[in-house]
Amino acid sequence: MLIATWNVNSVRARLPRLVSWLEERRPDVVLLQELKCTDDQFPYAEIEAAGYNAEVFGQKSYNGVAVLARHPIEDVVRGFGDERFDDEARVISAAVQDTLVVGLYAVNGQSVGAERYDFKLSWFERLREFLAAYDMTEKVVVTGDFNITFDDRDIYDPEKWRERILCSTPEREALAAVMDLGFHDALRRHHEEGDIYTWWDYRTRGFERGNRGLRIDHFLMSEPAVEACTDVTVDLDARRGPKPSDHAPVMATLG
DNA sequence: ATGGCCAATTTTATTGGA
Repeated sequence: MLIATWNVNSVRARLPRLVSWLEERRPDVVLLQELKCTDDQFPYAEIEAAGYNAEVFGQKSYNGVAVLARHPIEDVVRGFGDERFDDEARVISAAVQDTLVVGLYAVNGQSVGAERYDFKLSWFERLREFLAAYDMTEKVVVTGDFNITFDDRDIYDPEKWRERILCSTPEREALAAVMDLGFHDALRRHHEEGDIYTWWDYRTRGFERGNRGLRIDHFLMSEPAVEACTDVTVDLDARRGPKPSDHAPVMATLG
């Protein structure tokens, strides 16, 4: 089973690229983030024509997440089920065959110390509570845009980013608290080296100018899932060419 | 040194992204 995550930065702006990518890569399950559209604006017809079912948790202008799958998508849950957080469409969870998937678009946080930064840390605490209810003897795959680097290997210029947003110690501790539920960083099981990134700033032309990026899109897996996982790769081809998202897809193969 | 671009909406500016 091939599972992919992709922050598309507007599903409508990215639709031609998304459809051709689905037809080329043929992933079984895809978690999308930053749809930037409401449910009724979602391009269901084009996605279904490409061979995918779709479950959507949309929002006007901002955020928005979806699950696509070639197989039936069951037990869909939108959000945490919590009024404090669910007015922002950031989480969708479901079951596809024997795998439980959670797709998320974490709060960005703007800058260390900002009001949104504190909200980000609270959001991660709530995520931890939400994931604590999962049966970790199942194949559980939590993926999406976490907006946090695990460590300095995930940063092209660690000194420049030291204690800045996406890289600060409290953010990393919030992510570590989620990992403590028994999740593994699946990409690192297969690739220990640096220079593996999933986001590159449009403004600096960081992708084109020598792979100046961050790794902020992750695959967290329960023990049974990570044992079944044979590789995790970043699809750099999807970041090349005209009108790319600022994020590349990340793809995990489960045997 | 700074900032650059991109997308949506409030559209010929503003907001947010990371």
